[in-house]
Amino acid sequence: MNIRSFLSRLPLFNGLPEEDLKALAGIVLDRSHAAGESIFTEGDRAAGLNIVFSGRVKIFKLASNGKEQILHIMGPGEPFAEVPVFQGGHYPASAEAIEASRVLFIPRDGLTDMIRRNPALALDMLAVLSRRLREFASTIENLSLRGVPERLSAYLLHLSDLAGGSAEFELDIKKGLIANLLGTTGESLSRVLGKMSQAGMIRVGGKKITILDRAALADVAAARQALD
Amino acid sequence: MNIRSFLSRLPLFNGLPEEDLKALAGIVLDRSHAAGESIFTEGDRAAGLNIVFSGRVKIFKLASNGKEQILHIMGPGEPFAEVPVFQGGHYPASAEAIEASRVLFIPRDGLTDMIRRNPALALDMLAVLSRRLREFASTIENLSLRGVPERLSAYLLHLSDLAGGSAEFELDIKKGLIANLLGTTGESLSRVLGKMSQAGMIRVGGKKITILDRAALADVAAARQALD
DNA sequence: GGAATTCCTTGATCTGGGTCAAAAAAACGG
DNA sequence: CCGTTTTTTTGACCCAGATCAAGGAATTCC
Repeated sequence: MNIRSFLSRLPLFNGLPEEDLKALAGIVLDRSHAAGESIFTEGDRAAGLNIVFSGRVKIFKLASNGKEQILHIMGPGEPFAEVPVFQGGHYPASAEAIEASRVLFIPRDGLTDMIRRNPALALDMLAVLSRRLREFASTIENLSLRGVPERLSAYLLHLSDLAGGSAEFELDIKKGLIANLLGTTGESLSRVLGKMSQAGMIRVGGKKITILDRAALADVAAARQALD
Repeated sequence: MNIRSFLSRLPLFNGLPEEDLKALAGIVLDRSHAAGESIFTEGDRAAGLNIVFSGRVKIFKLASNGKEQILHIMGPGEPFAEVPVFQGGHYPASAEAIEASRVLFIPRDGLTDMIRRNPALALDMLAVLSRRLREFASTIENLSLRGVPERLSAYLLHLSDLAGGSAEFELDIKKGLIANLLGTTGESLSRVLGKMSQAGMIRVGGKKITILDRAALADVAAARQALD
């Protein structure tokens, strides 16, 4: 897949005229990152928009004591680091490749020019940021108002949805990362998974999860039912 | 102050041509809300953008057990509920007037038309959403990676900055609301304020706060120093 | 301006989930 | 494929901060 047709397939750039698409492909930088390699660090001066071409990237905040909170895990086709393009000029969080990845980089000026010329792109971009605000609002709600069992059941149900509603699916990332995404520790995650298995709601075999009692899991997610 | 000139003074609409400004003033609805009155509820269908004309409004998430997490407190001139204008069509959180308020409402279609016609407005709107994403990222960091004393000292330092760096200032809202904004309870807030006073970092007299040792407070905010 | 309501503080207690440590299980590299 | 490293699990313990309860202090509203 070449970059030009990859870009044209992105929802964000759908409806962009041929010439702009061509211009875009012309100014895009293509960068490769090994697993574990840092892409940028919170506070760095930012010069443009990033898009995952292949692989996976985590966006995270790091505390002084080393604990991390993952904000997003981005996969192929997903844009990230839009914020500094439109406001502030420096990254609000850090990014690291969690597997070997190729990341496209669109310099700021090229992108803003294009937005000025294409109102549809502006509205698409506004929709992207709005979706992200929705996700963040939900993350805040999770961290502040819900416990680890609630968050984990909701996450498992979400993964099942992504897998087309199948009761059986694979955890897409290591458990330690899931813990940091849900705002907890590996130890707690492990214990809660254990309790859910014991309660007969799920079966866990390595990365494979089977949902045995979806209704019970939904009850835990909605805090209608405790775990022990 | 009439609505037309109020709108023209907002950073968001700066640079909008006269005719658009006039059109805007023509389609705006002006709604009054008593203190404690709900403006909208999470999940409601949303039909446009809101802007605080006078008074103050809290945007919040409510848990099933009644606990609330405040996402923002908006004052005069601040737009809110942009998200459903651009994505999803329903409110991601609830809003309530915390004092008698007038709220302007701009119907969705009028606004998106105007954005289509004015690239500068599109970029301003993108900047507004980006700033909000930055704030949310910081809230997530606070909730997940920092303790209540850290969050509170940072908040007090922030209020002092807003007051022009003065060591003496008034809490802008009731302490219970501050607690819900910081993701804690009134009781904990009260105790932490007590410890800070005892440590000689601040003096508290009702709503009046005096910062006695800014450096120490900054150390607590940055988790370089514990409280007891 | 006094009664009623709401807000804040303080004390006692409880608990979810974090930390530390070590074993078990997987994944990886040569 | 075997040894090494990384990840996950399990156990024991601890602690920040929530909850419950009850006074005290402010506001609010006739």
